[in-house]
Amino acid sequence: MVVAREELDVKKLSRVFKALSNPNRLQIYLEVLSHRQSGIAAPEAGCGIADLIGKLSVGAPTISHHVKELVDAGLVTVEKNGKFVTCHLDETMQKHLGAFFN
Amino acid sequence: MVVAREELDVKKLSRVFKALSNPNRLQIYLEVLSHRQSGIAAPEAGCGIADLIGKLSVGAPTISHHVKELVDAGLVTVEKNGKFVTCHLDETMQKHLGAFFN
DNA sequence: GTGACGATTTGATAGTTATCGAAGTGACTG
DNA sequence: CAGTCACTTCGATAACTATCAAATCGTCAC
Repeated sequence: MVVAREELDVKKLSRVFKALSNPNRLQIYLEVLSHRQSGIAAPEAGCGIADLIGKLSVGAPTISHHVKELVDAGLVTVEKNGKFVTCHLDETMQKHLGAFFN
Repeated sequence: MVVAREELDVKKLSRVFKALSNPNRLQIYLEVLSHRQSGIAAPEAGCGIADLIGKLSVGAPTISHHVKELVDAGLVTVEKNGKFVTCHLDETMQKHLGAFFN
């Protein structure tokens, strides 16, 4: 019925793709994605900012900025725990995107 | 086996998403996509440039530029017929992207 | 050939983005 | 409370993008 294709309008959808259009941001998303893959409600589900800084040869301010953009686009969510921040996959968006290309 | 996720490297994939990150370009892709939906090997499969110019309130040079970017990203292909150009969906890429979000 | 037409290339410009260093915020630790 | 640690915000800058108008290129019809 091609329903998912209509669920996000062009404007929102292009914002999602823009969020994934930067290699560093895409890699953050991939990281979050892979952490999510390791089982439902795994003890170490989610991806810490520090992990990202280690992997993405850019500075902390840039990481922070990129994570914010992914959050604004609706691709990931963040959870604050004291000093630390953990990124989680937004599975609803993932499903919508999966449906979009099918 | 998470195979499709590895099939495109981060750099290529980010270029694909960059191509879809502009609302006008995304709409072109949607147009090509919808023309493809109307049956396998339909008589009027593919999407003419003139159609796009009619729908996307931007000038012809801009359309031309956007189509080129979609082609470079591997999302669509173009077929020239005399004066006219027709856009077709690259289904392999579509499948890869569908798998990526699943 | 000449003209008209569809599409592309070129050149320019306004607007956006990625990144950085420095400064700021908030939370835990002694 | 003073320091440190994790992260964010601010301000600046270089690079990139979207778009347009003008010029160009191919192709078709006469």
